[in-house]
Amino acid sequence: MSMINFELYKVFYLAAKSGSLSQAAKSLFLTQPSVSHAIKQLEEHMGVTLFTRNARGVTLTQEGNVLFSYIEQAYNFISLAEEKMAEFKSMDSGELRIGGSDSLFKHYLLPYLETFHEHYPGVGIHLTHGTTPEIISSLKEGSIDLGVVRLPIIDPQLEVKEGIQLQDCFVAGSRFNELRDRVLTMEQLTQYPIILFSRNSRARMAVTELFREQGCELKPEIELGSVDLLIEFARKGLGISFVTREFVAKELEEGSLFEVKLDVALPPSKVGIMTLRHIPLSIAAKAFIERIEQQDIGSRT
Amino acid sequence: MSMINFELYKVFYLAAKSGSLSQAAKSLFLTQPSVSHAIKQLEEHMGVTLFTRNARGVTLTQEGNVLFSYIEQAYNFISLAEEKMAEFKSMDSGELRIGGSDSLFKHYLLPYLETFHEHYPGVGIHLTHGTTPEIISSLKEGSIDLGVVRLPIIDPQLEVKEGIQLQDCFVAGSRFNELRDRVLTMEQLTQYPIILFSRNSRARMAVTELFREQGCELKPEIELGSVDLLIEFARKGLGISFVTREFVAKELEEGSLFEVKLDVALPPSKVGIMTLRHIPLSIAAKAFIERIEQQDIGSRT
DNA sequence: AGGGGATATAAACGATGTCTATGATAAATT
DNA sequence: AATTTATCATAGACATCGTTTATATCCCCT
Repeated sequence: MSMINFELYKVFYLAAKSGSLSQAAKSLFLTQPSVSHAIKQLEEHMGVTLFTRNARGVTLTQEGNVLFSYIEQAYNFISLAEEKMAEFKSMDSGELRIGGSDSLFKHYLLPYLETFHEHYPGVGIHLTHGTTPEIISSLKEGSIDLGVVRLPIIDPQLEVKEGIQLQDCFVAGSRFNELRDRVLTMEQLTQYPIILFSRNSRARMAVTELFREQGCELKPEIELGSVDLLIEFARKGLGISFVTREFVAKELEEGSLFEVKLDVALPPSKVGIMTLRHIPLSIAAKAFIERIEQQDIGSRT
Repeated sequence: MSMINFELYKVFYLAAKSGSLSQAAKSLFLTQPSVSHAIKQLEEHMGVTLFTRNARGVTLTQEGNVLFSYIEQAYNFISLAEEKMAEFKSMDSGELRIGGSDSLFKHYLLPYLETFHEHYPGVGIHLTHGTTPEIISSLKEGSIDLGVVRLPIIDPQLEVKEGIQLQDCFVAGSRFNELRDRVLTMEQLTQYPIILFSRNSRARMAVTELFREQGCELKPEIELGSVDLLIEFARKGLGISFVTREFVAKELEEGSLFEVKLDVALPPSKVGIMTLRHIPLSIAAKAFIERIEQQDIGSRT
């Protein structure tokens, strides 16, 4: 009933392949009697003579030949499997599936992805963009390995690692130059045309809530679906955009945008890398997260 | 360098298939810790986590899934191999390849072949006819499992089992009724038209030699290539045929042929079943020979 | 004939895999 | 929320099974 010890097939395969029990023994780092014994076990279990023994080695019998034709296939698959696994281990192969927002991909993850891909060109990178809840469900159903979102996240099933800290702020272009050196109250800010990210963004919800706590209503004149557009519209003078300061570092430096300061500090938020708690990560995902952590720690000093 | 113990793949396959280490343990007649340990070995050897462990069993990881896709194939081939071998053992499958002369096939082997085929319809029967030397080389090159010929055979590489004894004789039809109750000398016989089997037949060579020893030349008027024709020609009165008595038993009994008696006894000869010495027989061949031996022993009393 | 190379056999040994017992954790049940 | 009942993990003792060493046997080749 129970199947034969698979290990015997390995011995059989090598013996048949080399036509010699002694030879097979060498390949297997065993002694010849051990191989002889293994073959005998196979033969006894099957009730079939597999080899013709003669003075210069062994030859497959009719039945042995048939067995070999099957075992050869099996052996090849196992060899392939082991190669593939070795590839995974050395990351010459594999997949890295990340969920996040487009802006985080572009402004936060991109450099990591570039160097990762450079080091491990064999690993395929799959990016899925979506809202935080969408990303969380992707994680839970196993279609992505990790999610990159803005904190805080409170979900007991998730393991969250903190990344760099980001600071949101309001920015404007030259049309609002009058505001360059002023410090506004919330109340005053709401007098200006505001450009916000689309309604379901967490950052937007947070800032709206913050204003409401102070009795202000932050009502956008324009709603956009991409951070790039928020920047572009602000530069063109269409309003004051609410963006992440780190994502507009270039524009702030070159002066095409300036920060509209408020008399209250907007709370900073951190980037979080989410994975499923107690679910092992793929080799590639593990390596990727490690790289991010080391970099971020370095940049945090 | 060295490959992983194949046995671990069996454990892995069943664990993945059932999604439970405990379940796999039951299938393998092992305990759960044993399976747990086996999987751990695989994982450590490969440097890859294969399963996600949770409270209701195990699930394959990304990498585990890839491994499984290979191992599944291998497992299936091994299963097929074991089935096939079981078929060989039970002779639901296999081949029986016999070399011999057409006359022995028809008059000697046919009943055995019939009952064998009846018992083991799954075993394919291949008959190859040829001269004794041809059959011997077929045997030595492995294209047949056994040869059925007239003895004696002297070849140290061959294992020869004796079958039933056959007696050659001269037979004639009604046209030679004058000879029915006479006993001829060799000299006298040669006065009649003789019909012999073709030149390269061993039986013919033997009888020609026998006559020559007595100073007679046995010169055929007709040469034929088939025993059936020898019988037919004799019945039609075209001459006196040299045939095996057992092969014309029916004709002798019904009187359409009668034996032409000589004053010297023609030496009997035995049927021999040849196999290669020290070369294992296929299951089917072994079984077939056994059947013949038992039958022949019975009929020898 | 005899040497060399192959496999077979036997018995002692030892590594490896297996088991028992126990612990930890999470889901299902109450 | 507490309890029960699955699951898998771990540790250490044990025993099996495979391995080795030593020797025999056989066949081929010179």
